Amino acid sequence: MSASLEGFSIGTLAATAEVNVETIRFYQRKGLLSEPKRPQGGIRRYAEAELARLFFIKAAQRLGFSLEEVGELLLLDDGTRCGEARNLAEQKLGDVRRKLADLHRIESVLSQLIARCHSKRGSVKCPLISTLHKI
Amino acid sequence: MSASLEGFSIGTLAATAEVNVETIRFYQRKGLLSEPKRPQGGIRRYAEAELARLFFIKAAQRLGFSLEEVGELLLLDDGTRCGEARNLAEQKLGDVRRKLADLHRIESVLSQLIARCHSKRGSVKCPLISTLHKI
DNA sequence: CTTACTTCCGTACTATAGTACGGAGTCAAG
DNA sequence: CTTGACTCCGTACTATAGTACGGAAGTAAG
Repeated sequence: MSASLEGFSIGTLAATAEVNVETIRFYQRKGLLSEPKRPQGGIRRYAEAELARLFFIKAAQRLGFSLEEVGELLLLDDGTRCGEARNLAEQKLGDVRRKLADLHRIESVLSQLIARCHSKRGSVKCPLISTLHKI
Repeated sequence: MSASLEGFSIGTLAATAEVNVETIRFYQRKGLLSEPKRPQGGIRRYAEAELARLFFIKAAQRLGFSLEEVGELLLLDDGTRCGEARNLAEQKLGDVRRKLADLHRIESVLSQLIARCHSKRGSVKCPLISTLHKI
C-alpha cells in the first residue's frame, strides 16, 4: 500500500473508499470504474477521479440503485442530461415507495402476530404459527 | 397433471400452489418439503399436508422470512413452542423496521433530488448528479 | 398400442454483489 | 539482494431463490 507522487495504489484506493480490493477489480470488470494503464510491467496508479467515482457508486447504492443502474447514472455523469437522470431517479422512487408499502404491511402483520403471542401465553396453539397456516 | 384418488401429482400441486414444479423440487432438496415415496417405479403422490406446507412457506416469505428462516419456523410447526416462534418473529420485525427506516430516508433524499431537478430546469449542472458526487 | 404429456433425476445455469485463491511478478525496506 | 508485502490476472466460489435442460421412464387418451 503506497501513495507515491503518482497517485494511489489499488490497496490505498480500496482502503480510502472502504471497499475491498477485489470489489474495485470487480467494478472494473463491470465497466463501472476505469483501469489505468500499467507503466511497462509496473503497477497501476489511481487518481482522485477514481476515488470520486467509487464514492459516487457507493452513494448511488445507498439510494437503492443497483450496479447496473449506477452504470446508467455514470453515463449521465457529465450532468448535462438531467432529464434522463431524473427519469431514472423517478423510477427508483416508485420502486422505493412500493417497497415501503410492502414493508409497512409486513410490519403491521408481524407486530400484531407478536402481540397475540404475548397475550395468548400458554394457549394450546401458537397464534403466529396458526396464522401462517391461514394467511 | 392428474389428481387421482391417491392425491396430487407434482404438477397439480405446483399449479394449485401457484409455484413452478422446479420450485417444489428445490424446496424438497432444501428439506422444506417432504418427498413422498415413489410406489415401485411410479410417480409420487402428494397429500393436502404438502399443499398446506407450500402455502405456509409462501405466507412466511410474504412476511419477509428467508427460506432458511422458514425452515426454522417449520420446525416449530407443531405450535407448542410459541416463545421460539415469537423470538424469530421479533428478530424479523426488527429487520423490517430497520429496512423501513432506511427506505424512508432514501425516499426522502430521492424525492428532494427529483424536486430540485424539476425546479432547476436548464441549469448547467444536474442537481441529482451533482449531489451524488457530494453525499 | 401409439402418441403426447408428465415425472424423475442430476446437473447446470440465471441474477446480484461481491469474495477467495493461487501463482507470477513488482516494490520497498533492511 | 533478500524478504515480505502488495499487485496482477484468471478462475472459481459464496449466498439467495429459484429456473432450465436433457434423457429416461411413467401415465393418460385416443
